[in-house]
Amino acid sequence: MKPIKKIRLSDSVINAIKKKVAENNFKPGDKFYSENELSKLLEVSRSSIREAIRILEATGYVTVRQGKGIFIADFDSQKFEPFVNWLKSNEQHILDHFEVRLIIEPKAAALAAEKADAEDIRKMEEALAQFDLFAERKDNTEIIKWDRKFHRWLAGSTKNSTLHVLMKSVTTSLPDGWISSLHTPGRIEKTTHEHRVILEAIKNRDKNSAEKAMARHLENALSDIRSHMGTLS
Amino acid sequence: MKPIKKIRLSDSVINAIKKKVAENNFKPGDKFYSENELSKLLEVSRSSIREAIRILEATGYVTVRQGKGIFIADFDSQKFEPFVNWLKSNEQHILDHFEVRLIIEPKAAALAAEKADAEDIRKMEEALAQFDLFAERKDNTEIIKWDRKFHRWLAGSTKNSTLHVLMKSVTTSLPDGWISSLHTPGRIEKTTHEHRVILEAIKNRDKNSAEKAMARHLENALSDIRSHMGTLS
DNA sequence: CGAAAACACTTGTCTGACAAGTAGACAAGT
DNA sequence: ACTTGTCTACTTGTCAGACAAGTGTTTTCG
Repeated sequence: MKPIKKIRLSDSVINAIKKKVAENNFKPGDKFYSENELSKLLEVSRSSIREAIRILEATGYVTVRQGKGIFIADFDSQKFEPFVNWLKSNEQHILDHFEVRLIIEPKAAALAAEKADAEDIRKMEEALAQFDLFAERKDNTEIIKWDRKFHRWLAGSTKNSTLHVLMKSVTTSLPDGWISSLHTPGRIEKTTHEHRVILEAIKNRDKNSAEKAMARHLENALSDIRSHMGTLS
Repeated sequence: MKPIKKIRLSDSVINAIKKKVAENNFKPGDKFYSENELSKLLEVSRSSIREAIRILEATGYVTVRQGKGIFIADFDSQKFEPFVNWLKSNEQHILDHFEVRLIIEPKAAALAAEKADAEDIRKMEEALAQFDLFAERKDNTEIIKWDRKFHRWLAGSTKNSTLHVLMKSVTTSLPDGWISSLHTPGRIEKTTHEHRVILEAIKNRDKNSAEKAMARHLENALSDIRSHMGTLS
């Protein structure tokens, strides 16, 4: 009959804001226009702007902090911040950390086997090559760096951004126990081989093998860490 | 030491309004206080009242019609209008989110079955009871809150602090008021039952059943969301 | 009696003002 | 050189008051 419906100004403002975000290429985490700027830009009062912002905030589109401004919401990395802080200040819970990785990473490897593209595989190959290079030179700092990159790129190739951010969080803090485990005889060589097996399974799109290879890799690392910790206590 | 968080007045107003609704036994469809009445009752300016109302409207708690007033939402309108838009614009994030939870939570449930003590089980029982209570009252915000608590306490009862903190981050990674699954028709009733199955498995120390029950729970939620999304494309 | 006008009440929008939190510049003091 | 405090400018948070625009009831008048 009559498709006319009265539109509230704040609703129009919402659409205008989303349009601005798309046009000007605002990304998650970016600072957005201030309320006064928006008021001038869209030629509506600050009240209506604020009501629109409240709605966008309630639906998780933006976050607002007094004195600072309006920010495009960052779905993942912002929310995992407390988790990262906790990891850093609780490195003694290394066994707990590993238990969590044992839950997540094998499944991540399976997903990677499903979805990794040529570029992902190229990056993982590079990480492995660098790892081997510095393994020969016994440069532990670089070794750890490229080990981390391998695990992160694997997570990235799942094409699941939440999982990627999560894995980045888990791998940011590599406790002493992890580092010292590299000193156990043969661990580096074993890691080289285990990584290779994982990547080959991914390249073959073999989900099951990838999952199992990753599980084995972590279990082996864990048991080396355990025995290494045992020698200290 | 830490919980110094600045509370916005409109957020307090939201709680006050919900309290009034419960105390004075407002039912769906009822006309609520007018903005001016609320302003006098709660002793805050009309601006703050309006911002609170916008949020309650966006989360489907009330509907507002110019010239007539504010009405407690009836649940048909509560489910569809605002929610589907949000679903559409965040589809990928939601799918990613559930994929991650499907990796973590079944294993967490299995661990919980192994290690939960009497106190853990008491807490989870309480969460289920509160969930049911607010399910009857159709208070989505409270329902979501207790759903979250159930999942968190389950994670806590694994006695793995890393896993616990991780689950806290994951369950907050969706904005307040939008745990998507619960807005799909019939999901709340199904959730009540599925939670019960999970908890019973944990009480029986049945790892396998707990793991499978949790996986089923998440899969059902996800598939309800999927079919709900399908209805609008 | 019946229709139009007046009125009361609602939400919608605008304006201007001040409080409160934040960040950067800059100068004073050690 | 470095900390410390102040000042300033900009941000969001809150308030008060006004008028516009829908809606429903009551009154008035033809």
